[in-house]
Amino acid sequence: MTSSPDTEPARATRPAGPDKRRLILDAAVVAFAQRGFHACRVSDIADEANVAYGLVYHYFRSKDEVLDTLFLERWNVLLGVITEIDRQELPARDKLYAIASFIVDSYRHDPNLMKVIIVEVTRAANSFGRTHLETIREAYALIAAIVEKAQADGSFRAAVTPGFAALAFYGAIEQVLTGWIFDMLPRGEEEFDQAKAFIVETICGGLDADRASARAV
Amino acid sequence: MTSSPDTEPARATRPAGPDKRRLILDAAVVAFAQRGFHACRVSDIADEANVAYGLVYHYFRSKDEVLDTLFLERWNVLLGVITEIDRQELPARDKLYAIASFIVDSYRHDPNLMKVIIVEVTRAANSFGRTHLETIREAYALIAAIVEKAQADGSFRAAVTPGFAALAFYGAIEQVLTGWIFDMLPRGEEEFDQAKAFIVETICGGLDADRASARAV
DNA sequence: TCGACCGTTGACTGACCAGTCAATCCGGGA
DNA sequence: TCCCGGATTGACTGGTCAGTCAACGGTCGA
Repeated sequence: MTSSPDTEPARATRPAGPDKRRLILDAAVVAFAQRGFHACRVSDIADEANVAYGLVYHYFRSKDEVLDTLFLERWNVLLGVITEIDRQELPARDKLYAIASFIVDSYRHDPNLMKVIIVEVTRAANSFGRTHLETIREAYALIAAIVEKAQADGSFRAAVTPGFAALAFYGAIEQVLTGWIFDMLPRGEEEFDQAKAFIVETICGGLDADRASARAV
Repeated sequence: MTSSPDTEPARATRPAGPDKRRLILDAAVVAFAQRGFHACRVSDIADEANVAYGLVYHYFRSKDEVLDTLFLERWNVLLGVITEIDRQELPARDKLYAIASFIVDSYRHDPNLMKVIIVEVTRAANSFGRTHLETIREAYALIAAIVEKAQADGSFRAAVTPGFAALAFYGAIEQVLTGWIFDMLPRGEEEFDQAKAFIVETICGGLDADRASARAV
């Protein structure tokens, strides 16, 4: 299905090991997104990757480890990006916009991967996300820190706890992605950009100390 | 566990059929909340209810139907409540507060049930919620209608689509409940009431046309 | 008192699937 | 050219459970 051609014409030196691993991970994204983690059999992943069943177990200890890998790979990128954004000298509102932007663009770039991460990990803290709760929480903490600093310097008002604001902000983003994932919301370039603005506008409209700026969108 | 007394002392005529059904449903809430729907075996439900395995299948066609029943029972109450709230003559902000209040109080009253509904249905649109997508969507639509009317009469500004606002509002509530469910947020009477206020404050602060009122909390 | 009916029981079965493993393949070094 | 080791294969196994079903029992009407 992932009709990406086996891009290995000039790669004769290395035994293509890492490529196969990647191939399996990418196939897993498709398979998990299509049928859901639980309903997806390991053989579905192997089939999708055009690879023998057993090879999945050559590269991963278990089906769980495949999902773990996918999640951690991407979530660590997210944590890095948020940290990087926070390091810059920007109004808090712009920082939040940058974060929303990154997440929305992640979905734009690879909807299947984001679907898997949100549906199977982030929103499944019961079964699977439990293992990753602390990692997920880190993202909230980083966002909360941004809000806290903004409250300290007066650019955000203090009506709401930073932790709570972070939750609401991230929650809004995730809810919108969920809307796209399950076709409850129209998708498209325009909608993606609009969503970024709406998310920040909704949340910061309630957070900004300078209420006038909230109107300026 | 759900120590609700079997409130049927004078019911000698009927062979106590409905009671067993209820008993099983209540036990399922506990079992699903404890182990998650997938990991929970039908025998866990039966054990929790102190009832034979087969009896579950006397009252329900399948394990799925048990979850279906739990979800629909509760969600229909929610839809009724929202409709009722909307019928009243109230500022939109108060309507939203009433909705947030009802949902938070639902969690306060029966955390396990809300955990199951959110974790296993609402946020699991992939596996299970798919069947109920339309039902879930109805709630968003009702909320969106409230926002739309408020925008029309000028009490909410029109910077954000009603559908989007509904999504953000509901998303914020769910994220907070999720925080409680997975011990990422402190729980308690005080926190529950604070959360209601914070949710409405965060969202309406960004929606209210009258910005001054947003400060008055 | 008797029998019919329905609620109740729990052992059993059939299907499914994650994970194992012995066999095969293949590239590169000697 | 031959051999070694890691990559690759896919048939097989063991365990798990959802759902079935034949039997049991207690209540009520006749």
